[in-house]
Amino acid sequence: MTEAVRRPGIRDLAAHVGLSVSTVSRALNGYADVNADTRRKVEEAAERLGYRASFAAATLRSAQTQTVTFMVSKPWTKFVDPFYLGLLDGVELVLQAQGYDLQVVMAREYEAEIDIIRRTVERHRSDALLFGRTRPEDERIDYLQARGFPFVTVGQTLRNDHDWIDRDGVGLGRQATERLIRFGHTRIAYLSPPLRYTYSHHARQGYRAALAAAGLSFDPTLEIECYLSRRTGGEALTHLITSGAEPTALFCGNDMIALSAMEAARALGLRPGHDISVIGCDDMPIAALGDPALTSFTQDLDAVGMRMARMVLAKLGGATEPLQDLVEARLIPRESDGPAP
Amino acid sequence: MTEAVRRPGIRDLAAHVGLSVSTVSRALNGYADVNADTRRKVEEAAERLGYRASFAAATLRSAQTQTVTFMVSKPWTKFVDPFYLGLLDGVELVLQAQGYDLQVVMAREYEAEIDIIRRTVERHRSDALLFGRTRPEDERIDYLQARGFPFVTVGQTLRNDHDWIDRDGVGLGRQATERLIRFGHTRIAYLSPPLRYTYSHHARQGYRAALAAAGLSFDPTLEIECYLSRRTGGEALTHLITSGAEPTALFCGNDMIALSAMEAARALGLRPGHDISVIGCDDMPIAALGDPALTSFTQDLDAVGMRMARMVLAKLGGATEPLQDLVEARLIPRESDGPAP
DNA sequence: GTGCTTTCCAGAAACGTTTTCGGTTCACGC
DNA sequence: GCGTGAACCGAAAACGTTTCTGGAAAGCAC
Repeated sequence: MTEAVRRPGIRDLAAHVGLSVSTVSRALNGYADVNADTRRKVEEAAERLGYRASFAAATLRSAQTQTVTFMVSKPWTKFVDPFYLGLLDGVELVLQAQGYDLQVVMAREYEAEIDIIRRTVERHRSDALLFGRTRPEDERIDYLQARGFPFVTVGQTLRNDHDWIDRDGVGLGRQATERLIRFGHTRIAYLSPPLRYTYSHHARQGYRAALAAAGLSFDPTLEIECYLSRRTGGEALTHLITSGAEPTALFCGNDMIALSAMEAARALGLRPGHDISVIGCDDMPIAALGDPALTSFTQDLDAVGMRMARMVLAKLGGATEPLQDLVEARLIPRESDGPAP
Repeated sequence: MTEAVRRPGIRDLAAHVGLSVSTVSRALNGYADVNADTRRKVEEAAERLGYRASFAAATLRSAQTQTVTFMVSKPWTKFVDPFYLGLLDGVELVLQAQGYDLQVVMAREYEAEIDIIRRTVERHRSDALLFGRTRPEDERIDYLQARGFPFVTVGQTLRNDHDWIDRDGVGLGRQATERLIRFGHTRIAYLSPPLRYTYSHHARQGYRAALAAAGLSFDPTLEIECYLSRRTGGEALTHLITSGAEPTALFCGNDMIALSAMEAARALGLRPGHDISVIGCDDMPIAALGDPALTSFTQDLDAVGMRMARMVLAKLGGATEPLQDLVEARLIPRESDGPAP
């Protein structure tokens, strides 16, 4: 471990090329009023000396961090769904192309999230914020709006007067339910993710709409809210069966619930895809591996991430109109659903 | 979207409590030479006004970011192993307890990693760096050592003259191989992760040592290096079978390889656990779910993360001796291995 | 030669903290 | 009353950039 090396400052660089500090700064930051030759000379010298502007000094003066923060929520279970990972990939790709850095912070729980947001905003550690897991009424969003701090969410809220990108949850719920109805199912259950999240409302809305459109009566005992554990879908299914609700098909608000339900079904002697149909939602990679493979919906996370990044850049570029983007989801038929018994 | 709010500065706060700026700063930063009452008054006022020191200004002056960066490598496949996630959890827990922030950056590939490192240390965006996927000769480490920048790795190198934490890969390889030998296997293959990573060398070393200790001849055709894809272990097994190497047991350098090999085995008409024994390495959650469940090794990521964080804090606190920590791994017997046919 | 742009660059003032250095006050012992 | 030391606090100098303002030089038309 050698001694720490003193990093060259902009003054060293200026002295080295025989120009003033201000000219060097303007050359490096792409200002127009600097001769092309001069700029080249400065850039070469910077490269040679290994000069890089101090982050702290630059942001202190310019009030810009050139950094966007993505706050990821901790996944429900150890069976990590790569949701955020895919997203981050897309986000990073377009941000870095525009010279922005992506920073990720992890939040252990919801209270931590609001804290993290306060910290980043109030200490001005980045120029904009990205996050998901939106709720119908979301204090994170209230706070950010009150401060006028730029952000984009994956997912909507009730007010929806901010920038977001989201899948068409209603359409998705409708498609899934319609498919099950076409298969001849009449007792279709909706295993809902926690209702504190907006997306579970949307899926439910689509589910109910499809039932109504088909003239099927709505049975509230067939709707169950599942919580955050690996067994959650299985518990819900067990409850449905033992309480005599007799579902023949399950539309699950996410794949974790669906996988867990299939596991429980097998334990109860029901063969998923034959005795009971199951449809998932977000195409987790292990969903395709299951036995039977889970019918679910496409999710092009990379693309969503890229669009998200473009939205936030537009916002940072001064766009004022609300940016909102609803992305389509296509069903992927696999073997976990089929004709009613 | 309302107008951006002007954040109160330390001057506002000082004026508000009728003290000088310097006293306020010292009160907030826990210096000793400030009256307890004064400190309390300042802290209350800060709370009331919502004052938070500007990150840029503070780090510019103090040359300390109070931030540690964890650089995560992108996982091999979409079948995300929660390796980094578990780690991060532990790291964050102890860092925040000491008032440090954890920042995460993702690297798409190895070249990006060295770039990221350069950027963070040259722009001084954080006080220390954490990362994994070490190689026997690792230029990231060379660079950091040359700059005298604090860092801790998960995994070792050939020189090993830096701070690291790692599992006992040699012991792990030996245990796995010994177990297979006890089961009566004599043709035991080692499906190795890419040899550019140090840990695959260690596992191999343990594997070879166990063979030698048992007096089994070493057959180089039974060692295969696998690359980064989901099918990799399967391809290796297929190659072994078709080339007539006739292994009856596989020790796999990581679980992804093991799972893939089991999949391929089934496709070849071999029942894992009966016709062929398979042992994995890092206990990915889906390993326990497979059919049969994979025999693997424990991995207490939380604990490792916490220890890692403590190491880096010690380093930032001025520790000079090299900190190195080898953690034991315990075998978890499941159904994917058994007596030789 | 004069006036007027345009092009390029330099000087100096920020940015909001932390930290150094020194000064004031007070208590206390003599 | 005076010196001494401890306990607090204030003034001002950093920290390394960016950006504002202005000014010299060059080019051009008259």
